[in-house]
Amino acid sequence: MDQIIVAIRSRHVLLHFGSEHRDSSDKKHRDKDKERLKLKDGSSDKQKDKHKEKKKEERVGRVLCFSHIGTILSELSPLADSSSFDLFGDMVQINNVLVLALCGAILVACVGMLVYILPSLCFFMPFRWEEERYTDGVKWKFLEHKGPVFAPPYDPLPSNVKFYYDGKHMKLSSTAEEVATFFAKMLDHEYTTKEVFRKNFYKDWRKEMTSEEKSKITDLNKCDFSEMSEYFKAQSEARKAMTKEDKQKIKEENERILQEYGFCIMDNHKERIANFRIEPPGLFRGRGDHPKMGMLKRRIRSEDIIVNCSKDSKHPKPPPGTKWKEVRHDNKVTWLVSWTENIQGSIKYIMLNPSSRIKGEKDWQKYETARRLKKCVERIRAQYRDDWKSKEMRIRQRAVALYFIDKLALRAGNEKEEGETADTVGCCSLRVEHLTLHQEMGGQEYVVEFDFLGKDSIRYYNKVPVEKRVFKNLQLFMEDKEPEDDLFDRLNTSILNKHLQELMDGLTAKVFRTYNASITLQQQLNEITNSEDNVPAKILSYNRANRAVAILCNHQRAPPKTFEKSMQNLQTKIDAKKEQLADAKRELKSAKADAKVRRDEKSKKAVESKKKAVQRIEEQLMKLEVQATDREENKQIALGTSKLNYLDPRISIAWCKKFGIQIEKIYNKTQREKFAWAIDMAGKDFQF
DNA sequence: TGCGGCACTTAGTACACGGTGA
DNA sequence: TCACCGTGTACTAAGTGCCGCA
Repeated sequence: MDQIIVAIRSRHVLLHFGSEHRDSSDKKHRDKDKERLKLKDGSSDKQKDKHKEKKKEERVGRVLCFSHIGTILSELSPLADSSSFDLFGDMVQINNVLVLALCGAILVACVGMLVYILPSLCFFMPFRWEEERYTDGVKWKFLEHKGPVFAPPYDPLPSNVKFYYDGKHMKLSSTAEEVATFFAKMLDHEYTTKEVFRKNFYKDWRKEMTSEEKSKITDLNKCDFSEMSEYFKAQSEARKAMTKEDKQKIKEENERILQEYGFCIMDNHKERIANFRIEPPGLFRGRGDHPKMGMLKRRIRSEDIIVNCSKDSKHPKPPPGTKWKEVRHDNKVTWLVSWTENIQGSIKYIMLNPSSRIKGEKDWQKYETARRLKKCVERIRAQYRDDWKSKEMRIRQRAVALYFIDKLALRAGNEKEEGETADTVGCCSLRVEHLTLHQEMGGQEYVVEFDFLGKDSIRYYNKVPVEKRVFKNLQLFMEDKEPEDDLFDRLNTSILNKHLQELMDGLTAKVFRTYNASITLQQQLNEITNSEDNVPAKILSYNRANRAVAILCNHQRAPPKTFEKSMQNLQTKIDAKKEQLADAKRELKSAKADAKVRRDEKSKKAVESKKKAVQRIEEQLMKLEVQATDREENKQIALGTSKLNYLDPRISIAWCKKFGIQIEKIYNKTQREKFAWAIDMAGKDFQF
């Protein structure tokens, strides 16, 4: 924890440094920017069109784009399974046109599809994220899917697994028993020791009891779920100990379900669905001090489900004897299935995978908006600095909040319903109690100390030196207020976003986070990558740049349970390697001495081979040490979130191309699928 | 302007799975 | 072959932001 606090504390240093560098980096790329700026503000579509044209030209020259054939094939054929995606994904890396064409042809024949149209499709069909977009909010013209997969029905406990109340065996009704098993499954978790969790669970459990059970069970503390808990643990062990064949059978069944329900057809493309399984019933696990933790998440039935598909598609069938709540044909939304959950009354959705056209396109758009912000961020900064002096309180508050959002990458901070969720805040919802002002601290003037719980109840702790005007404004905002009062009482996210919208089309508070994350990565990579380094050292640099962003965005994780042990293991390996190196060096020394005496070819060769051995061991040692540094620095920082949601993937891809690093070293298979649009698009010279 | 509903993105955690080394 | 461990994935909670209505 100390480490993360140090890291977070140092964040402002990083940011401050970042903003200085931002300016110099801008200079570096001014020529490129000038070119971009020639396009009038908000002209990203024109840019995209230009890019499209260029891409189309390239494509005709490229003869065939095999990744695309793979997609087309799998999409054209409902018989083609997901492995065909993999096959073609891998093929992209093999530059053997003939082999690929042959494979393509065989597959085409196998699936019995329209062979004669393929060549023209491959030559002229644009990539999926470059296809024409619909207007007026239309998201698709055709959508067909098989509906959701429901949670399996409750399987009652065997008669030898008993529940005890006040030390006596008690047979529960099936409904009450099911809810009891939810609690039993969580018995080892800290949740079940929490007062609120227990209270909510007990209250909801009673609703499921028969009147007889209700009259008997009056105290949760007298309930003994231990036999149930042991039973589930044993089941889990049994699953792990299953034979290979049994495991294989389960795998095959899961694969069959995936093939049947895991894909849909959207506008001639076969797309992977993200979460086609309905959430099973259980106990609600809110994060932080959630007032509703432990409440019963009820089982979702067909009658709760709204299905969305196109009129002219084959509609999904509900399980026999049941019916859907509604079948809708709304092509202005992207979801396939929705239902309302009973805890918060919010709507849950089944949507497409991040690799889908619809998600990829949105992702691309998000980064293009952030890049547009880059062009006008200095103007916006100048304006909010000016607004710190405004005569109007609401404008001053807006300007200070925007400064925090820009400088510290804080979230917007929508208002929340009190008592419905954990008490967490973002920028606009900060309260007086979340800030402490220090006129002077640690040799720095005007320091603001932030301490609050953000999204997911993750603590944000930071001490930031701010400009005098900001400091004075904060003093003014806090004057005559109670700790629990809003810091920005004349501001909310909708006011702020309305203002941002006036400054730049499509600008919201969220865009600043994307912009600052991506620009930080770009700057850090430019700065710390050494072209002379070997691959592991370059990857360490990349991870460090990624880490800088994760710290900026306050992406924390619980240290892995096995962290200390795994570090110890790694250290043991390092020690062993060091010993091995010392041995190898000794052997080299003696071989050299031997060669000096003998002066023959054989002993010279021996020296060479010992030299090589030393070199190899040194490299291995360096690799291990780099791994240890990386792991230690990553202990409480989650890199994944920023990588997936905030960093323009084109920056990373360009970096890989520029420094000869395989993209596989940076992005795993799923990430490469998600960022397929960027892999196609970014050349080695791309700059955010 | 405020509010609630809705759609969608962002987030951390648990656990299954598969690679690796003894 | 087996145990261990790290990585990838599934899951689902918790945010943001827009829209329509009063």
